[in-house]
Amino acid sequence: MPELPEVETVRRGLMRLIVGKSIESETHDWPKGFPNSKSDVAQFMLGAEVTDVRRRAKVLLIELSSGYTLVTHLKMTGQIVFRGDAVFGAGHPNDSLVGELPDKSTRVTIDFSDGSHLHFNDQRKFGWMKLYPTLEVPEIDFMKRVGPEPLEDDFTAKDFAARFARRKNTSIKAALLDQTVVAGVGNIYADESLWGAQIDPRRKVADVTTAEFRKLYEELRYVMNLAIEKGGSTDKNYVNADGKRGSYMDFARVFRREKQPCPRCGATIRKIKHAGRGTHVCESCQH
DNA sequence: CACTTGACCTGTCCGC
DNA sequence: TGCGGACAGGTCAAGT
Repeated sequence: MPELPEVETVRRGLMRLIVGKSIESETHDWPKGFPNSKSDVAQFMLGAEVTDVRRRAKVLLIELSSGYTLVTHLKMTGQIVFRGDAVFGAGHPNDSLVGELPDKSTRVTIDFSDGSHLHFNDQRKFGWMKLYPTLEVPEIDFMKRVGPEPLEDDFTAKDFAARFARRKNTSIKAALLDQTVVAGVGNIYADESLWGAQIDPRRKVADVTTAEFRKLYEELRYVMNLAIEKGGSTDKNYVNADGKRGSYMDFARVFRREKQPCPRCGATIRKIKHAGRGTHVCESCQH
């Protein structure tokens, strides 16, 4: 589910909702997804305040005053939802995809001293949370291997193209999805940006021209910035920290639009299987 | 090292 | 309505 724009949307919500709150208790029964012991929780979480919420690639970093960080990955179906006094929090119930919490998908619940709660729901249990000393977060294998943030101001089209040098013999879509090439791209924004750049997802990286890399760079930044503005994409599960859906899917040009006309040329959009993923393409105007 | 495929889980949808 | 199979937004560990 959540790619860079969705995780960024959750991060912004949590900045508003939980920074400064003090953790009173925590419950989970999910050794695989949250491996820390009760004593770790007691030492490093309880009584600590949330000081900051950061993001790197698709990883959410909830920083605590104890010097520890709750490192979180939502994977495919993870949701982090804040609940204050009212059942539906700050949002309108109709915008919400989730009802009363905790429910059967709730894996972790954090209770704050003011009576509010943070729930980590994850239907498929691919996601995880783990406490790390904040200073050791950069030493996590994934953090050392992950590529640059594509939306940073100083990340140029030239930097972008250079990142693909290692992956000349794979397809442009497989390379885009590789987190060590560029951070945060997933299946939705890979398909959307390739459509924007009019590049067929199956093209070999070695055959992509400099001009096409520049276009792809611009399109990737465009779709991700637009998605952040729209609060992310809700396909099935994704919700923001208020439990509300994002609206980028209303603006998608190819993703989940198979059998519909291409907004650029009118040909029928096809859905194929490529790089192990469902892939949406207009074969008439993507080459 | 680069590349591909299967595994991890639960739920839903589609065809028979 | 029941059942089997395919599929779902991500990453790893294995295999070649």
